[in-house]
Amino acid sequence: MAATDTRRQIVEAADRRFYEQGFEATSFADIAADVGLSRGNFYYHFKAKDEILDAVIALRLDNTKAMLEGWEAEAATPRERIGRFVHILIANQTKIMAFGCPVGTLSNELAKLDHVARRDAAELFILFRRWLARQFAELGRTADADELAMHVLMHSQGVATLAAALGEENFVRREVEAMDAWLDAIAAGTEPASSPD
Amino acid sequence: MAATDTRRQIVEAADRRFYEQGFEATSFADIAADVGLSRGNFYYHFKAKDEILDAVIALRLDNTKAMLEGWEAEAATPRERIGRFVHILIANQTKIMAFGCPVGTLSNELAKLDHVARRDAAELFILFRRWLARQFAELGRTADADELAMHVLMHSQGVATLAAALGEENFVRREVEAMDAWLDAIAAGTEPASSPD
DNA sequence: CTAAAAATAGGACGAATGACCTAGAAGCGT
DNA sequence: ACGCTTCTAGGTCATTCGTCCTATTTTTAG
Repeated sequence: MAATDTRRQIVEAADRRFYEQGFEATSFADIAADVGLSRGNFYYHFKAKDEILDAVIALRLDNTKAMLEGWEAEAATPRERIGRFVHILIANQTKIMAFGCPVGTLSNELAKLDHVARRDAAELFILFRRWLARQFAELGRTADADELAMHVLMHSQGVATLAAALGEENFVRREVEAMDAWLDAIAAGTEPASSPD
Repeated sequence: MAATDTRRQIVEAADRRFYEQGFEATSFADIAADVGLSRGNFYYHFKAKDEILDAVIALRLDNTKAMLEGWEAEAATPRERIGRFVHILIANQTKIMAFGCPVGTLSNELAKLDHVARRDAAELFILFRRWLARQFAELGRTADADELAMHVLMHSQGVATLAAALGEENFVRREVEAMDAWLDAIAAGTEPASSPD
């Protein structure tokens, strides 16, 4: 098989495993078994486990960028685009209730491991943050666009964590609805201050 | 040394390690070194690693109950009590920015490990949830007390996750202030619906 | 077709880990 | 002082993991 293909399969399998099992709990044997490779062959493609982590983060960054660009192409208004982000919680509800948010949980794990890739993983948050801030700026909230972006991120992370811990579908749906209503108020300009609560 | 003392020291050391390193990344040797015990002696007090986890969760439940009861003794109004909860984010800001929320991160880790103690760890959330709901009920919000409690929990989890990922003190302070303002509106009865956003 | 390059398989290694065992030390009641 | 229980220390074992090495197969280029 072409090396690039194998490498891509490895990274995709690692991506899934890191999300569902965590980075440290995933071994080379796990990923090799998923791809159908021998464990020894692994070191032809990746010299160390940290390299796979870097590749997974890079893949997630690419996928996220593509997703955000897709939303900008599909959705006409900033309000609608931010809505797309919020509704990930509904679209991925099953996996989120099982494993939490891929971004937040990886960030948490790397923090505890004091891993060098901690900063790289945070870039995923920064990507969403900047994109969301741009949408809020387009809504006219240039002054507090970043604060609003952080608030939306915070909300999503909190919902994901509690959904994974307590597993209540109603809670997720209710909080997404509240977020939708809040976004409507922002878009209509009826939200007074920069404090969204 | 009395066995109960040693056991308590083990559980406290494990509690700290599980928070700062994670459950799986913490070994018997780590905890033994903290307490000053030989690794072999460990199995006199705990037969398996899962037993230590159970003991740590039990300890956290006890500590949490004591903390909540303390707030009820110290703070006169429900508004003030809920404020105490929200301000944990400020009081423990340094540790939260380094390791996240102990409750949320343990819950996330156990979810990925598919650990049997996952349900037990979620009891910590349920403890906070019921206590918060009781406070909101005392504020007159009996109809949506549980929803408001979940909202406060969600908010705290989201702030903790983002604080650990991005490490911005201003963000934590700002979100706590927003939460305080929202709580004031709830206490004053000027918050219209059950949707806090 | 052949030789070089790319890719794979499988084993070996040292280290770390959870788990277990046993001999001995320390504490304590009688 | 004695004997029993409690507690501790150190060693051992099997397993797993990340890492590395080498021989072999497959693919590709001339």
